[in-house]
Amino acid sequence: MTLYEELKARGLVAQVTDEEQVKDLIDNGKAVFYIGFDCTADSLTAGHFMALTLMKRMQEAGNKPIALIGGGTTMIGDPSGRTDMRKMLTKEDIDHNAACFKKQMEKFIDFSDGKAIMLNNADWLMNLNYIEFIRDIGPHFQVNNMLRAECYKQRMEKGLSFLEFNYMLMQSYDFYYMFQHYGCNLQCGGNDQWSNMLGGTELIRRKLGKDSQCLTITLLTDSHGNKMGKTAGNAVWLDPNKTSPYEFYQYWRNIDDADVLKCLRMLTFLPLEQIDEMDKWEGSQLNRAKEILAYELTALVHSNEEADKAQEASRALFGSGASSENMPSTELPESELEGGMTILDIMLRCKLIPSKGEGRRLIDQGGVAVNDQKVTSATAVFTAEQVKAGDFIIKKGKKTFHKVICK
RNA sequence: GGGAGAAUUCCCGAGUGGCCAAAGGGGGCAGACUGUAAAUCUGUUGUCAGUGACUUCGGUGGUUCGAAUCCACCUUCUCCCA
Repeated sequence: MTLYEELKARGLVAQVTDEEQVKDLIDNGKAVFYIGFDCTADSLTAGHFMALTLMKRMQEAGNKPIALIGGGTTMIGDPSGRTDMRKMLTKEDIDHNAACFKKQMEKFIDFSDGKAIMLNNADWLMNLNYIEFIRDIGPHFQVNNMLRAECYKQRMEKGLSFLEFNYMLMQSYDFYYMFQHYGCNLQCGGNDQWSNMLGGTELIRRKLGKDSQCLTITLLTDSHGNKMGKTAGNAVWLDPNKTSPYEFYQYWRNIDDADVLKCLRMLTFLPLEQIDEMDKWEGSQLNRAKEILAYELTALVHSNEEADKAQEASRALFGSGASSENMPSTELPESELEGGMTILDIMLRCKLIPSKGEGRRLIDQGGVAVNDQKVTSATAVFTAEQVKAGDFIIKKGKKTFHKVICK
């Protein structure tokens, strides 16, 4: 099976410019491809994960990845998929974020011996001269065509600033620049980037009379059509300090039945035959598939050890015997616990609840248990001795476990 | 540049002087049911304390016994005309 066939079979390919040429490039290791990353936060998210795996797959087949950090484009902000304008970031923020990205990417992609390179478009965008740029690049873009592009259409209702409108030109210029200076012949990205990406190939054709290709990957959405990789509006981060390996594991472990197979195909490196085998599983058997998915992804993003730990913790908590070794925990100094502390205060300290009111509600509704004993009163007090006597595990709802340690 | 209108709790959106911590929906959380799934049903959803107090309806002042509601100014946004 060739790489392109595999990508197709995994459902990763959404659109390509010229299928034959893209196939030829990537199957024969001739592609020098780039994926751009807007550095709006200080960590990559589960949403970027698919792009990272794509880079890895391509690199393993002998192609050369360019990870492009959008130091310059982030100064503008991509309006695609947005209904409002992005917050402007300062240059310092952007530099910091870019550095964080790089660290995380190195886990997936081999940057040694020039097998992959990382660039920052701030290097060429920041010094552009406005008049020169507009004269040089501007004539090749038709405003009426741009307005027809899906990503701008949505914004026509809410209003689109000229700043954001420029985004397509910047991104196109990136491709054009890297095509000339780094031999970059293929641009990859999420399907929402399609029109921006086409802008690049168009520019290269018009300016240089040469062909270049684009390949977009299917956006990972759940069965309701929502973007995946978010919980209650919060991103699932790849940085273990922002989303712990255990939480990361749980995110995938709790995925909808309908999405498991799709995720296995698109995100893991398991052989397709093995995944097809799982496709036959039904009902509660799918839980096994979810475990595999969660394990594989945690191992990829963090490490096998972390994945083992997360799996153990998860099994222990939801299974029978409770090993509390790897669950999230909070240490409370003995001095605080000395005279006894109410369950509300303890939970507050563990950040299990944002306010006491919410804690009361939770307890009223029977959503809190300590060592499997339901807490019935919000005024229940626990002492240092109780906390010290063996494990002290608070269970909030059905899925959140937290250990309190007295030191 | 001229004119019209809007800003409400996490989001959308009612509310035009006291009965408003503010309808309804969405989302969230919890409970039941289950398979750590989905769907469904129930409860809940400002803070602190529990017969109550406090903060909240873009901002600042004002009118009033009393304001999310009325007035003035400011800020931001949208729409129409150029």
